Amino acid sequence: MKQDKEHQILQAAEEMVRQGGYNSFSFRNIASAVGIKSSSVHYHFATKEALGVAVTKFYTDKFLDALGNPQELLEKGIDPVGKYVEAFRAELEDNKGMCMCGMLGAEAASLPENVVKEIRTFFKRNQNWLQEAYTSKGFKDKEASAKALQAMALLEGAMIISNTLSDLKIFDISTQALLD
Amino acid sequence: MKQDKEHQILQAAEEMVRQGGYNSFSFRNIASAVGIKSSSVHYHFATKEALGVAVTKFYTDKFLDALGNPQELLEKGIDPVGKYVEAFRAELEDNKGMCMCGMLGAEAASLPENVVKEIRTFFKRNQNWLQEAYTSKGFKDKEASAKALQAMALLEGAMIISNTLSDLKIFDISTQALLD
DNA sequence: GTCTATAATTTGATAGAC
DNA sequence: GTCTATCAAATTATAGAC
Repeated sequence: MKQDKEHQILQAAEEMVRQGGYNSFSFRNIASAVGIKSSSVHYHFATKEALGVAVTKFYTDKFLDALGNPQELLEKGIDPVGKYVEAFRAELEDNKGMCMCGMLGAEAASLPENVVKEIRTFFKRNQNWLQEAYTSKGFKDKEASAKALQAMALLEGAMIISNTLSDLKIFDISTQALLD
Repeated sequence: MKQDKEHQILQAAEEMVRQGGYNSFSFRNIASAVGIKSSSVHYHFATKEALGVAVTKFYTDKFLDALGNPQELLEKGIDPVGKYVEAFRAELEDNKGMCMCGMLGAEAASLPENVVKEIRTFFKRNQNWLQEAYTSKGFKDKEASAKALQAMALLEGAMIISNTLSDLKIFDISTQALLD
């Protein structure tokens, strides 16, 4: 099934990007990870840029879908910001590596423009989500927008340092203030 | 002069890593940037790993030397944390790219262990510097240590997002809280 | 210290059979 | 959809002349 193989390819690509970035994986790496040949990967994604665009969209949708809706969370008695922090923390566990768009965002200056566009979409959609979360907690629009940016920045940076020092406690200490 | 060429090589390598990471530059890139051949780059740094270790040390020393001593800054009436924020902000300007160790830290899972060791040293020395800054401002050791981690995380993440969206204002909004 | 030349491998990508 | 075969280019690295 085509759908299935493409899904496997995207998952393999996501994993590799999260460990080492855009230039750390090859079509042959992906191919052997999903049990086909590199030419077959090209059948599904003609160029590396196309695969880069696809995997970034794939990751963005998956990440936001898993979060759900901030207001609905609040109605269920769940703090949406806490849920957001937990979503990032889960990425770090089991050595899955960085937030994929944090990694790609760092490398943005050297990536194809179409890939950069998708990374920007990730951050804009995440900022919107967090802004909604903060307004639903009672903050005014402008303050909620700033708090959304600050939370994203803190979480991306906490992942970098926790990832580098291989210590999940670093992540918890760094992001503690978001949970008050 | 050997010293001079090595310095040029390290500067070129730093710039390229900050734009695209460890796998985005080659010995030929470096060579043409400094006006020699790739085999001559190998004369100065035998392997890419050796160059990676050297450029990380180079960057760490340069970054911390430029900061000076936190207590002395305070005695001169300069807020050391403000100076630290400004040091990161300056890296972002003129499209120089990411903090080099933020970039490499994200890629840590795929880098040679000797390079990772140096990235860790960067973060540990920076945490010490910031901890000293916060204790000199009156915080107790444990709280100062946590605040140091939080500040580093916020700054690294703010760089990623500001870099991705090509908007320095993002950095300023994200890091505003550090300047209060 | 820098060069030319080259080795061995990997890379993104394509052509064409099945 | 997947394969084999192949290409042109790029990669890290080395040998040896100057």
